[in-house]
Amino acid sequence: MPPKNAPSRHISALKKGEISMDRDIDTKLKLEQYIAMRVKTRRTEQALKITDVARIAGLSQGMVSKIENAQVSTSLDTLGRLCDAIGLPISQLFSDYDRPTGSAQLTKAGQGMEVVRRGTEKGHTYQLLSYHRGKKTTLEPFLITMDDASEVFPTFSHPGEEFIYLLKGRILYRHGNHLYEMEPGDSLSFDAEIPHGPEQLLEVPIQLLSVIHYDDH
Amino acid sequence: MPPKNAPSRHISALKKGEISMDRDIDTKLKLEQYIAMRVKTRRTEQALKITDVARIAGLSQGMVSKIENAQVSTSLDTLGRLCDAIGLPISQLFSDYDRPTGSAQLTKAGQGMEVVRRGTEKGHTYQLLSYHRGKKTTLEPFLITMDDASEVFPTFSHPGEEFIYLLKGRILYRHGNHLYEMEPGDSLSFDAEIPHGPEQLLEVPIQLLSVIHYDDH
DNA sequence: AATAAAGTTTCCTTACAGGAAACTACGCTG
DNA sequence: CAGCGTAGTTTCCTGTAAGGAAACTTTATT
Repeated sequence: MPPKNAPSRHISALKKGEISMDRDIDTKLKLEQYIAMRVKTRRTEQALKITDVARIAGLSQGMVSKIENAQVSTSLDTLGRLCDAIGLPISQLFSDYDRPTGSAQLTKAGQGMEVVRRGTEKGHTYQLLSYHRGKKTTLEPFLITMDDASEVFPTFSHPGEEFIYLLKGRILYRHGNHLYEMEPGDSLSFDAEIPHGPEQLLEVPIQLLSVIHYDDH
Repeated sequence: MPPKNAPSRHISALKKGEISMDRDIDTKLKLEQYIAMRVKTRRTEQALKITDVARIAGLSQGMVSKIENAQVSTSLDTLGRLCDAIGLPISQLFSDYDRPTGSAQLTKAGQGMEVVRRGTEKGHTYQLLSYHRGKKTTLEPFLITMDDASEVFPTFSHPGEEFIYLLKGRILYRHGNHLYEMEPGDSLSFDAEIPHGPEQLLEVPIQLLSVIHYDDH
């Protein structure tokens, strides 16, 4: 915590754009520095002035300024009010504080993991486009390729929701007692518990993108 | 905040098991009550005594006790040290604080509902590919079209997971402090709370499919 | 240039976080 | 049962820093 009357080193660096958002996230900051950054960003995103926030939160504008510039540490009560005023849930405020960063998974074209989907035969390819090791995920994307127009499919049913997008070919897709004819660029969203699946391959080769969210509660 | 010398009402209720963990999370507690609960749970899970934690955190055992019993509100510095001592990351501590608890639809190519995404400008099109009337859904797919290579995007952050699939063009996509270069057929899956978004449009026109699962618990 | 708006800093007060130590409750042993 | 040790709670106290009011500085507008 710098001497009270001195401008914060951090602040002058921010003003000069020397420390980027990215680097701040990399390095574990003191809490008040982290809060300062997040609050200021959020406020400006919301096009709110310090005076607006101060009024809504029942704080002085001086205090809001000092918090945003990491000149003081705030009490929990004040922090709660401030976050309410700028529409930043506390859970979201701290969500990046001590998180490992940047762990997205990139899957290059054609390099998804080939999987076998139960109840299906040859004549198509199922590629899983995202498979996390460790962290539990409920979102599962597939790239499905189908070449054999004579192939017959069972219907599937599982908890959750599904979104499919047709990339290539033409297909007749079943959901419950409805049949949807799909062409490239068409998409379909549905409750995955109702029996669904390819009914007829109208024009091969077919490429279908399927994103399943398994309902885990 | 109860009178300092009175036992906290909340605490006596907890001792009698009248208020369950689940219900406490449902109702938005005051921050120090929420912290008390989480810290105490974590400490006992770790089979640590108050005296151990106090020593490790450099606090008095009285202070640890008072925090755990919501008799005081703690400063951010003290909170950080306490959490380090019990191995509870701040991001995890607050992750559940204020979280809200939520027919096939065919969309033909080019006929998704055009939406405006806040913080973004002209030069691109956002088409929502699924919009249920009535039943609440947590899976939200978009088809995003971007034509203006000079366009600049903010980063987005929201609870949940996201899957994106590049259909056309080339793009540099940011997730946290990582940048991913994507070409047609490439896909990316990630925790949507970490700031993310298009960093640079490398080759337009770009068509990007984005499926967001909003985390509703 | 003058004025208003927006944000920062200084000076000051006082509330309460945090510590030390007394107290209470519980478990174990002889 | 008494004594002792352990674990946690509460009381009493003090110093510091959060938070406010207002002066000051910076920025934007006319």
